[in-house]
Amino acid sequence: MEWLPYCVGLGVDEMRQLSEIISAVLWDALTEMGDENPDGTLKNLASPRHSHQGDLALPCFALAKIMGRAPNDIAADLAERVASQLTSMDGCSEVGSEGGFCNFYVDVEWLAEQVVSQTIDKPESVGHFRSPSSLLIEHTSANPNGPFHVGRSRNAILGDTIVRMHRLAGDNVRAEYYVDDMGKQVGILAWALDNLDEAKVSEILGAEDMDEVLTHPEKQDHQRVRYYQAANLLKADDPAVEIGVTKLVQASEEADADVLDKFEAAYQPVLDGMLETLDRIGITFDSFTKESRFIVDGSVEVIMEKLGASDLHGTAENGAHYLELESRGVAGKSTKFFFRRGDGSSLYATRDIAYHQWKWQEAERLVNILGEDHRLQSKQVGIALDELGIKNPEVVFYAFTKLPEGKMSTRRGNVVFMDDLLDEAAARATAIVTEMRDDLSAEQISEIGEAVGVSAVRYNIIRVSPEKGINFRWEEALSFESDSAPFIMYSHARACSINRKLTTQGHDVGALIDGAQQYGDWSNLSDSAGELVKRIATFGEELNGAIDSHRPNLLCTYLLSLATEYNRFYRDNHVLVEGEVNSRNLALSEAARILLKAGCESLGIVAIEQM
RNA sequence: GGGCGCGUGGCCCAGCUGGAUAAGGCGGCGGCCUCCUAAGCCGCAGAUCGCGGGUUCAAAUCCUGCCGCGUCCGCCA
Repeated sequence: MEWLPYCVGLGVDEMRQLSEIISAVLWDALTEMGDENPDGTLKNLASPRHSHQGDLALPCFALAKIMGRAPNDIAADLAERVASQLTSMDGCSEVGSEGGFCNFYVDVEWLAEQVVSQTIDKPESVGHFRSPSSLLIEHTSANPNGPFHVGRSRNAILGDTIVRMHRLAGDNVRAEYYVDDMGKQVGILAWALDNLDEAKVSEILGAEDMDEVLTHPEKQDHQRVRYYQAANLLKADDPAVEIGVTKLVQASEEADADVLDKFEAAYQPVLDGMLETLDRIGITFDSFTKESRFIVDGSVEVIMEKLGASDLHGTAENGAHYLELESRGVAGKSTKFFFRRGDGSSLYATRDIAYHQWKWQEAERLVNILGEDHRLQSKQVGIALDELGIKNPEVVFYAFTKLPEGKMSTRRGNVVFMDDLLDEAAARATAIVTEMRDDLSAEQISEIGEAVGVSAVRYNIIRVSPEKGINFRWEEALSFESDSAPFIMYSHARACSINRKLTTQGHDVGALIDGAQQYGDWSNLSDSAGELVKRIATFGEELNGAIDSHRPNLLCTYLLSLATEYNRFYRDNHVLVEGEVNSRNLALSEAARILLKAGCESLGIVAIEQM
């Protein structure tokens, strides 16, 4: 059997390859049997739920009406027609039929050989299952007005994981942070730093029982958020605050250089503190783009003029401009999308349009990570982009993380700061390692504790699908048990431990695996070894699915199952038996190790070598 | 009031481009360390897939009505 063209040089997804082989043979048989749309039928070729039903199965029910025969009959006939051809080729060991399905069983020996050679000989191409493209993924982009809290972190962790998954697939990705450097939030912060002092801040916060002891007094984001909170409280009673802030914000919207500088001086230390937190969980950015840029370069003004020529354009009594979106499927109290105020200035969303126009010069694909509160806004911007003949970005929405007391809010102080969560996670993990490993130095233990804590926090946020809300509970956020990052890390560490042990004993792991491959006997694999091989073989398919649907939680589920299969394999397939090396088991262990590591890295889990 | 999203065992959650007996985890009960890390492995109990209609050979999955939760409906960001 020849390799299919898409495999060449791109790394292989073994199960998908097998599926294509089987499809090709089935196509001919189905046509012979009178199926006029074999492609449609073959779309339903999929892996069954239970292993005794084979590794791939084709439902034949839809054919019953066309052929005037019972599904069972058709499945049996089809199986008979393709059995000898398929089983004489590589990949398929058995064909059967049951209950209206045609079932195909993978040749595990063949698959084991494929999996080992593809993974171990070309580890650099793991995950590279298609030709790469360039993407600009914008995520986080939080207002720099205070420390990162757990609610905001979902955006960052989702976005960064999507970035990482694309990188594993070989894409050229740029992670971008859009800095809101001219809005009301930053305006309030700047005003507060100018007009309040420590004593006043303490007084205001104290009156509302919000004057808490700082958990991270050394960080500017933790220090300055108090000024932000105090100014927000003061604003309710003292109109001077609103007036002062509005004056600043208006100046910033006119690109007043002094005010923009003042704003930057106010938020940059806060942003630095936030980035320090993100860096701790492995999140970094390739570029930062400031919102004010699009005012300064005049592109917002041009956009507003162009939108004025749209069929949807309208003008309010005071001269404000909008697009009427009712005809474009927008419903609600107001279907108007305002893009220019009565005083001629732009709005946040208008600048966002200019930002998108600019982003399209930077990459072939754009992905935005947005909270579900931005759904309407995003739709409005999308329609405006349509009007301007600019492509829409791909958008990933996520639901909020709530505390038992309700929605998180920096302004109201109802938050769990990421810094505190990470400290607690690392402390708990360190305590566990200390108890279990008396052979490690304090430094090693704290490194492991940090890796475990940080990974667990990331995983517990990424494991649930983006559109579902999360109710934050400390015990769940800090879970280290089965459905968790440490579980996966532990499997990886076990594989590393085997490799390390052999190397320490003077074995040449690479040579041993070469030997196993040359010998090429993969017969009589144990059940658990066979299951591990099958799981490994779907890595590419699973990664692909997670990327295409923008759902990192799918990769979590897969990686968890890979770790589970590895643990079962580990249980009854030893590499070292009484001083002798079983090089076949070693090869499988190494293949799993490589994929566990790649998978961990693409989820932002730190793949440590021992724990 | 309207738009959008979500609703799966006591708890968390996967599956939702329709396919065979709804996958895991926590908690509960019972087993497994003379053997490469027990953060592991094995077994048992536990589910009217929010409720009612509809489409289909086939519905957790698609359509529709209702209920509950979230979110938005600013010339804010």
